[in-house]
Amino acid sequence: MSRAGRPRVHEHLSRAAIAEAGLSIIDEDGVEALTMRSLAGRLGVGTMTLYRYVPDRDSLIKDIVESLLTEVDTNADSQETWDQSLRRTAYSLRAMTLRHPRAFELVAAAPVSEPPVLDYARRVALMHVDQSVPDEDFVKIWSVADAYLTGFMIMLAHAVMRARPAATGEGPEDADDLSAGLAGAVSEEAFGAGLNVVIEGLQATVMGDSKRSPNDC
Amino acid sequence: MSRAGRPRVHEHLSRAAIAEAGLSIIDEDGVEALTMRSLAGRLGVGTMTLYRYVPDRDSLIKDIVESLLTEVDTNADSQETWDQSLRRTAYSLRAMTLRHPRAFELVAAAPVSEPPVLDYARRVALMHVDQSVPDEDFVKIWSVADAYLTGFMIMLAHAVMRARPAATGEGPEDADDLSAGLAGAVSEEAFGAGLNVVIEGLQATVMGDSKRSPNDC
DNA sequence: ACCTGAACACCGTTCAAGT
DNA sequence: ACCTGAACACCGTTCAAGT
Repeated sequence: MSRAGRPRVHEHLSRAAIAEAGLSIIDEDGVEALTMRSLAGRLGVGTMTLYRYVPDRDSLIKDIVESLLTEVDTNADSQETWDQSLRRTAYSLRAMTLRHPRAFELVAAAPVSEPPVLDYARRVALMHVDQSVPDEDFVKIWSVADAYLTGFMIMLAHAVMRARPAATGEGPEDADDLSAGLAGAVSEEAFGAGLNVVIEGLQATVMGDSKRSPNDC
Repeated sequence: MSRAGRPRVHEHLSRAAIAEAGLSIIDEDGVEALTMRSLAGRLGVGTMTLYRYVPDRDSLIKDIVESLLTEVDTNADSQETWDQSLRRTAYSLRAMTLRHPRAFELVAAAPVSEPPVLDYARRVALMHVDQSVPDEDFVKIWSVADAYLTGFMIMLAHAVMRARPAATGEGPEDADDLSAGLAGAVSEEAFGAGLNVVIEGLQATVMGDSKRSPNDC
């Protein structure tokens, strides 16, 4: 309204809007299809216009990873036990991966000790402050759980991409006993079972069986 | 000797030799430094000469992943219990990751149900045929263990690259309590502890405690 | 002042020209 | 026949020119 003349800024543009458009390109056609040119084309602006909002492609990727990780439920709930909170986050991470299978490789590749992923770890840590989990135990729990979850999501993402290829084809190739077995290894049941393995292992090894009632065993 | 004229073939060249040279470029300067041009330069041949041995860059990458996975000890030993064999493979995988931290991302990104990684899974499966592990239990064991190991190695690889940056700098940036804690989460002890968590969880959940002696508990 | 096209230094790969 | 340089269609990004 108040702004006069031709050089009107792109008011609909922002770092967040650019990251969102970038993510949708990845969701549709994969990470390799996200170029500064394709992104600018989708937003209807010149390529160089993007550089007024984002320093370079790497930091755009960082924005997208951050956006993906904020989709994961890490709300604290002191009513829950630590393993219940962990399960909730794990299932939410799985839902995010199912929503963005082609983008998950970016999350897996992001350095774990830098802002986007580190902030996520911090949020997870905050879930456990009111659950009588000592800080050093949390590190043990999370490092094992995070490793398992990251590895699982990589496999899940691949399986989903095989099942429903992108516009630009990536189709499946072979299938035998073991590969079929490993494909089933990313089902929801298998995920729940794997999560149980990790949590039971953590309870036995790290948490000293504090959850067991006296008459167990 | 017997070959006459100028157009002598590059007898030192082969798919394997090209993959080896490619891996050494990655080890030194990272995956992004491996280009068909840089690789040809290192081998002292024209760029296009590589295409007489390798169809394209993607299959070169596949060759490198295959080479990395054959470095991992998957020799069968029917004297061992299943968890001992699993530990041996796990530690060997860790050693490979320490040797090639900059290359591990390729292993993590390789599709689990296609030749290089699938063959590796097959070799691991063969380790357990004489260890009275039912086939369906093996799939449960390996899918959890593989997910954990892949996730752990990604973190380890990142930690090593932070500690000793490439020729082309990648240096560390910040460090506080949690990030320091997570850094310690990739130590050899932490790896052993994490592996114990997974194996104990598997014994309790999948293997039905068959390893426990009667007077336990 | 704000925006962006042309240009630069790279890629992987095709194809035709070298010997 | 065997090898490979020039060229093409892309990248991300710099910089100077548009309005």
